[in-house]
Amino acid sequence: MTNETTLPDATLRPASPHPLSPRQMGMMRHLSDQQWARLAPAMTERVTALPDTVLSTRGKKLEYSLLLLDGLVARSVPRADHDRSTFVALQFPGDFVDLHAFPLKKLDHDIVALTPSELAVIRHDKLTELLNDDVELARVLWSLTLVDAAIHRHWVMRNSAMRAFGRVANFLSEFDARMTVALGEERDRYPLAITQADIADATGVTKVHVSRTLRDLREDQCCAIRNGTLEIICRDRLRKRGEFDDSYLYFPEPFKTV
Amino acid sequence: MTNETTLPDATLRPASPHPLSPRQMGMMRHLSDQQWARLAPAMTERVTALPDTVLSTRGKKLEYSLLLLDGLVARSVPRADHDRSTFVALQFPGDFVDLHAFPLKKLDHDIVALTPSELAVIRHDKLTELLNDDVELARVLWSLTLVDAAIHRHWVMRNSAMRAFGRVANFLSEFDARMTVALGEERDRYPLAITQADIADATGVTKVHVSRTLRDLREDQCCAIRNGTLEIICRDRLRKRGEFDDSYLYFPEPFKTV
DNA sequence: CGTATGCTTGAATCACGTCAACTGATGTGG
DNA sequence: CCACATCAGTTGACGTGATTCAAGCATACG
Repeated sequence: MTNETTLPDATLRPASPHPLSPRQMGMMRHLSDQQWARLAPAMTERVTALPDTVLSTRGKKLEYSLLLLDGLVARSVPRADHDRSTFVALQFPGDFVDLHAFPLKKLDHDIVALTPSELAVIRHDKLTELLNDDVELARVLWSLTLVDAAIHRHWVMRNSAMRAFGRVANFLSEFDARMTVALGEERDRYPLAITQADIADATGVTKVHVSRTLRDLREDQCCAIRNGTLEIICRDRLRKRGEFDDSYLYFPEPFKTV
Repeated sequence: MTNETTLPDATLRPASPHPLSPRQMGMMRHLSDQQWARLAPAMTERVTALPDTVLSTRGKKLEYSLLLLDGLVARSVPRADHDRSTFVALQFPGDFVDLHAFPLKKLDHDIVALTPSELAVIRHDKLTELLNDDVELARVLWSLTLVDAAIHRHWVMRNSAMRAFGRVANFLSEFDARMTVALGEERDRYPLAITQADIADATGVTKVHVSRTLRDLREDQCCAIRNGTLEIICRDRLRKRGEFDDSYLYFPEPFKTV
């Protein structure tokens, strides 16, 4: 199911020839220009991952964290005696994927690339230096991990209290909203490189039923997934069906709703 | 359902005559003695709450955070057009209940006391002072919020991927484990002041089905809830049924397993 | 080519929700 | 003190949403 290739040091490569520039990316907009100017130069390495690559493994000590530049990445909990693992979070471009490992040292889940992905590396010792000198930056990074926590809470609510149809509608609404922030603009069509099995792992619905639910959403003129493209047919209807309210995402300007 | 009484300032009372002493409480054991010595004196006020009291409300700006000293408190997401709200987290004595509100300013959920509870108040301006002077303490508090996040992820897994029987078994295993840390010792009987409806809200199973599931657990010699007491009949069996592994709780010494 | 993967669909089954009736404990007011 | 209401929990009967099993189809790939 996964490539079983836990990120060897060899896959970390220098960032040249393309340095980090576009801070106008997704949740990084929570940082001020100055803060970004301090953080970006510290990320001098890159990682490229193919689908199903395990970027970090549950329980293993981590000495760096990763900022997702491009692609989609899941936090995945493998379950004994079950063929599929459960996704407990999804990360979009502009998200720190395992910043949680900075204070905690170890993570309780795997990090897996779902699509071809590009990430920037920041070493924890470097980060310690930076944050010791800059209380404000530390506060912002803390906030970013707490937004993750807020999203976790939303997933708990969604996957415990809603039924399949609303769950998938809500999930796709979140996908739409977070992609909007990641791309910097609202679109009606997104390349959706994840499979129905991925949606199943994220929503706790079997993949067979995900297929049926997507058909229902299509017939209901909410959205349609065709040839690897998610088309938002009627955003309002989709959000209503999924009882979706984006305030838990704590969007940065100019997407702010809270 | 709830008292609808959002904590008025009037309910904050001075901590006298009993100052905070027992740092040997639950997750506060993550702090060093010195760190506790710095933090404790800053909490000069107390709150007492009856069951169903709303301690803080979703979306409202918060100027203080609360440390739970005694009782049980839930993070609750109200749902439009539904009679019950969903619990996305539970807090035990020794937990900071809304430390998330310190960096985020607003929360995305309500905080509700489930049992008669006692809490210590820490003002955010005071906390800012403290943390600006003490990078290490800031790091520890950050960690504590990330343990919350890890628990959220576990709840996502549990409530999306497990069925009613395992879900409730897992929930009660977590209850047992966290109570052990909160009390400082392992017990086979706990006063369980929460109702089956609360368990239902936390696990996403209807309360009728919770009742049946608890009967099954009793007949299976795992645990029994009688007259407000949770009796652990066979901890191993209970944990096995719930596929429970406590590593996600990041227990402090001397309970550490990670 | 053959094989693997993603998706779709149908039919059978089952876990769980819903509705409803009943119990026992607790509390309140006349 | 009794009548009555309320709330937590239990149990049975029934309905249904979702899983499971299975077959089939399209596309991609070595």
